Amino acid sequence: MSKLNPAEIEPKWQAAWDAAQVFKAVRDPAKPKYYVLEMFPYPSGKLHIGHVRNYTMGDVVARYKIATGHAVLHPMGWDAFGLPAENAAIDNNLHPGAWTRQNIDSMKRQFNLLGLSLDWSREFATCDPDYYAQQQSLFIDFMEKGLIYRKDAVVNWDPVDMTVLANEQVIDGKGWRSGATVERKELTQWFFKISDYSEELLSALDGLTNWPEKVRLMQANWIGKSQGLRFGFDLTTPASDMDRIEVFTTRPDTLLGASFVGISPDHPLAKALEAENPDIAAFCAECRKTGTSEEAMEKAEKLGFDTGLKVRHPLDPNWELPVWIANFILMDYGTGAIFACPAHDQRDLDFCRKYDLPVIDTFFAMDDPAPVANEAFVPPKTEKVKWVNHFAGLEEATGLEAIDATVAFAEKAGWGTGVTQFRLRDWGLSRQRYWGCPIPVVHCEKCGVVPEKKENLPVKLPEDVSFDIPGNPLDRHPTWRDTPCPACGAPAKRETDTMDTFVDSSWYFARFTAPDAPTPTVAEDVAYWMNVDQYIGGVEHAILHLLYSRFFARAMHICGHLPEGAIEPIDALFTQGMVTHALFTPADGDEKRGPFFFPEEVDIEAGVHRETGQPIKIIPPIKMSKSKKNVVDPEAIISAYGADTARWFVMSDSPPERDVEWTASGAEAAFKHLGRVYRIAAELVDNTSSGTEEDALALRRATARTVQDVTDGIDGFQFNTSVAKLYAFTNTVAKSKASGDERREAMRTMARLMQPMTPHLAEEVWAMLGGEDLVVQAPWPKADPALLVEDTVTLPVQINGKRRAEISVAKDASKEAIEELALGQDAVQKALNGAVPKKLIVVPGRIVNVVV
RNA sequence: GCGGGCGUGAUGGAAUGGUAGACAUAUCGGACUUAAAAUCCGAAGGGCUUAGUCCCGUGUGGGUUCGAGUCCCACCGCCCGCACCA
Repeated sequence: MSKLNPAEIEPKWQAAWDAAQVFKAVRDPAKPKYYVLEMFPYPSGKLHIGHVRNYTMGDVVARYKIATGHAVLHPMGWDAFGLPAENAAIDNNLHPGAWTRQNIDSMKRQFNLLGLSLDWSREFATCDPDYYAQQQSLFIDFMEKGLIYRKDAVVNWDPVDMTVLANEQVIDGKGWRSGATVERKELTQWFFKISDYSEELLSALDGLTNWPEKVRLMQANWIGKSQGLRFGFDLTTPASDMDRIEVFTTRPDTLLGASFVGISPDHPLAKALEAENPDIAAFCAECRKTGTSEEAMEKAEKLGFDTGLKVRHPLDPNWELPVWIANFILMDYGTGAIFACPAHDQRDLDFCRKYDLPVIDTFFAMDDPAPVANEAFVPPKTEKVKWVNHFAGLEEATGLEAIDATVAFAEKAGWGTGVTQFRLRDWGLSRQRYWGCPIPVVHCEKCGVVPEKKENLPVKLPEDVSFDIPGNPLDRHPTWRDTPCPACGAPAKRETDTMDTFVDSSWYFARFTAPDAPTPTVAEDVAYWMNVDQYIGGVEHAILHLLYSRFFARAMHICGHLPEGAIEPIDALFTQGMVTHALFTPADGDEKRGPFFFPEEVDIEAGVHRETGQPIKIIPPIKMSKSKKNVVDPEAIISAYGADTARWFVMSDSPPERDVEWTASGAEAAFKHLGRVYRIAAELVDNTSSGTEEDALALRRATARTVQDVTDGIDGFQFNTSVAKLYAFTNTVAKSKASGDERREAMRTMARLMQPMTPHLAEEVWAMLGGEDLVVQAPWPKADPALLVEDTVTLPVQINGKRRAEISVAKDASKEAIEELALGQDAVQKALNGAVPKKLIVVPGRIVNVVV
């Protein structure tokens, strides 16, 4: 008896698919199209199990859609620009491009081992000049339409390395290489005007019914629409040419509880005061030592500084409030200035207690107003509360009513305006780095900022750069910056900032529809292939990547690169969970800084490093990441068990949307199961046994049930349940006494059902049992509805919700018959113990509940 | 800190508001074997002076319902995102 030998069959069937060109995407007007896309990988160099999970999911969908008669587009590419390539360049003295290319080659080789249904003819990397040329062309189009502008913005600045740091490179406020305290620095940078689309991006979320609810919610909260009041506090004495401070508040109804006016350290007034007052300058400098991330700002200790300035309360000219600079006020949101109401906002209260600022007692409450101690009363928005004192004349109202009334009052009185405020900020795309798409503009002394001419694209990255000095090599390249001004021809300088890598990934899905075109897209191709019918990727991209892509599609539509119907480019989204793994460091290692060991370097049982014997610390599982070395090498699993085992394993057990911790034990089991399927098929090849009609019918029923359940599982993205049903079906076939013909038929159906998950084994079984052509080209099986209906059903009988018996009834039994049968059960009578049922609930086909 | 999610046997998990624990892993027992591996068959949530279609059981505490793992409220724990990681 031959044994399943993946090393032999997997390359054989991969070659057969290649020869038949089954995965080449071809526009076919006669077929419905289906575009399935997994988020393309960053070429880190090695495939990890998370990739295997992600791409197998997409492959299952793609193969299923091929089987159900669709023209399928299932492409693959590389998100190839980014920081790690530059880090590798610094660490290994290797050019980022060479490092990236090398990684792509090795990852592509690993991809090919998996037997994925990819159309490699459409492959590109975002660092290909052909790709970024089109991206530069889009940039110029966007500029022309006013979708891009420049303004000053802050970056993390490492004062020792004299370089800009990503948030990721700032650890506990220090630069990751230098260890120097990071400062904030202002630079002039490029921005996409995504905030112009806040309302549109928010309201269109309602139409994305095939997106996970949680992603839509997260995006809605990220966009953060809020209604509020904008108004000014007049300064009692003008300071630095300013005579009032504009504030925005979502709770204007708490204005009578105002305690102070706060401004951001980056507020123009604060900056003006800095120049005059060294103490303020010192305070603002201290605030700027906090990282730029919102998390760092929010978690930082709340600090304030009294400017000594006073403002008048808009409702009472005799009421003066102090003006403070506070580190928790963001210049990017609203006007960069607030008023604080300690009685009704916890953060304001904490701040007032800390700096001994006045706290006005509560003026609205659920019941009776209680004096404010150290807990603020946050008035609910939708519940009615009593108003002890309210200037808009309300006695009792919900928060929302109160806000509306207050805004109306302020507008009528003329001292404020109701405004809609969004949290969403414009997308800063400038990066002071080499390994990214060059921003195609030129700075000319005479003409200013001028876009490069399209015929001069791409603006190519120079190859001759070095990374021995920190900073952007483009800045110090001897010749690359020098270029004639595209407008006047005078000598000018190129922009040296490159684009955020999110730009690269914001339109690649559209490029896959015509990857070689001399324009960003081609009308017929986007018309046929767009939108992406199913997009699959990690939930960590739920906000930024997906929001930017939605913006980009709108911008591309405005510039004529996408049709109206593609402004929401992703029809259905599935966010898969991450694959996690324990982290290994030396006993004195740090879970953030490492150093880290690869799983294969350590002996978990003994708790030591294999080579050095040094004791290790095991840190609970987190997302797999190359930098933390908590990765598992899929290639080792493939060479031990084959790709089908790896694929089967990642599809089984865990629901796709949930995180899964990698454990080695499952692979062995998956391999055993596939061997069993193969063995069952092999034993049936020449089986001429006969069987009873009853056994045949039972097997046919089980087959139909399995077809239905596996199909439902794939349709509903519950691959783990499809796998479970296939396990159960294997047990059924193994035990079946039906004839050889019947069992062969069942196994051919098994092959078709397993094909999306374990395509190589499926082909082998299909061929062995006389299936025609390739199973990948075979139509998806259909369940005979007649075989799905059971003649009799088993109903549990409950008494007061507790199961006491079960009855077997015909599927179309009447309610009366069911009631009678249920009450007639000994167990039921015994449990009733003479009590008379008050009520009988019969749910046909489901349950009987006797209420006493 | 803010936003979002998750929580079920030893383990991964299953379960349109309707028999909780399907299917698998690990474990234990049996068959085959000189033996082992492989394979096949079977047991198994916890508890018990009553072994019963008995009691308890889906993070904790409440609630809605004839009926709650599922819906609602509060809490606890873990995970993700927070705009320059991709």
